[in-house]
Amino acid sequence: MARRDIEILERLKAQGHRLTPQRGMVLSAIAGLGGHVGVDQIFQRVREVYPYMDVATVYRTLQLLKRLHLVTEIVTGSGAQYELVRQETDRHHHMVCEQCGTTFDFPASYAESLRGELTRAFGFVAHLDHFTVSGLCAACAGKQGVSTGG
Amino acid sequence: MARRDIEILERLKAQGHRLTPQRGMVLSAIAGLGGHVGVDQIFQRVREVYPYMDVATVYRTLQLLKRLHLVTEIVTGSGAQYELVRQETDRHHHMVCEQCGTTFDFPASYAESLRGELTRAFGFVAHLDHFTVSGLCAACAGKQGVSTGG
DNA sequence: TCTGTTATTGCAATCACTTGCAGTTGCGAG
DNA sequence: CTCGCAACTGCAAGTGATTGCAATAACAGA
Repeated sequence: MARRDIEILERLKAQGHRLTPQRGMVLSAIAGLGGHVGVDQIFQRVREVYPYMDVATVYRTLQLLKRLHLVTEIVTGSGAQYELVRQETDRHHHMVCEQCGTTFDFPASYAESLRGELTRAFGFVAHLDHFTVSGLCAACAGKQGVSTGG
Repeated sequence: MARRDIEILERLKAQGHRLTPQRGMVLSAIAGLGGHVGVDQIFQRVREVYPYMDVATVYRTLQLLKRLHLVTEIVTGSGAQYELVRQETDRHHHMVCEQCGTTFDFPASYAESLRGELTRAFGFVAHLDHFTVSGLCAACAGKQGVSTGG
């Protein structure tokens, strides 16, 4: 967590957006909580230091950061989660377990061939930074006696 | 549309659920509208023939049908769309264009290798019937002069 | 056909998220 | 340092989806 939130703040400013305390607090909340966090976690965390914070501002900030590709939104089916973008070399996607709700990462490389094929066959340019696969994690699949069929 | 909605109703009953007129109307609305339909389209359509219909019932019915894998939910980013499940031989996934919002199908075979690799490497059993890739369709990508990078 | 059980419905309240607006404030120009 | 403008915030109202609950109705069994 080497002040990645500060770095992103600078980038915000560089792109012509205002550097408000609220935005800083949202970013440091995500950084402090350690990624894969929900809106309410962020909101509560910020409220601890700034009680006037409004949920609307959290939502608007996250929308902005998402649009600028400074945070990644992970759609889990039951409310979205957010994380700060990582290094280009650390590109990854997400697997969300339908049973326990846990989010796991997997390297982007796994999805590159799919991406290529969709472009080749259909001309569709997939944006795989908002890419989430749902299913059962190893632990939950084990409990249910599920194999690879489904 | 060879009475696929009726067939699904039978399956509902076979699984121990009640065969109510409301459920029948939701299914025939989807069938009649021709797949890839939103909640409100279904709701309005059913209201034409049964004015007492409540949105809550539409949502609950869709949730049930989704859970039983009798309808497929396509998460488009701006409200979900629904379609009746197709034949096993016709399995497919969805590409949603971020620009124009159109939903396209692609054969499930394209995603099979990804599925296999996730299971092999992480033990994660992906459920790829709820699988949607967002990006730009050929037409919109062309307009924007986008190539395959992104 | 009638009856009892319990899933399901319709309504209203609630939750989650978004939007309109007026006041505030970051920040660049002077 | 001060000024002015537009971006941004907080509030409150609005929209879309979900949930609790009492009344209703599907359907198995008699």
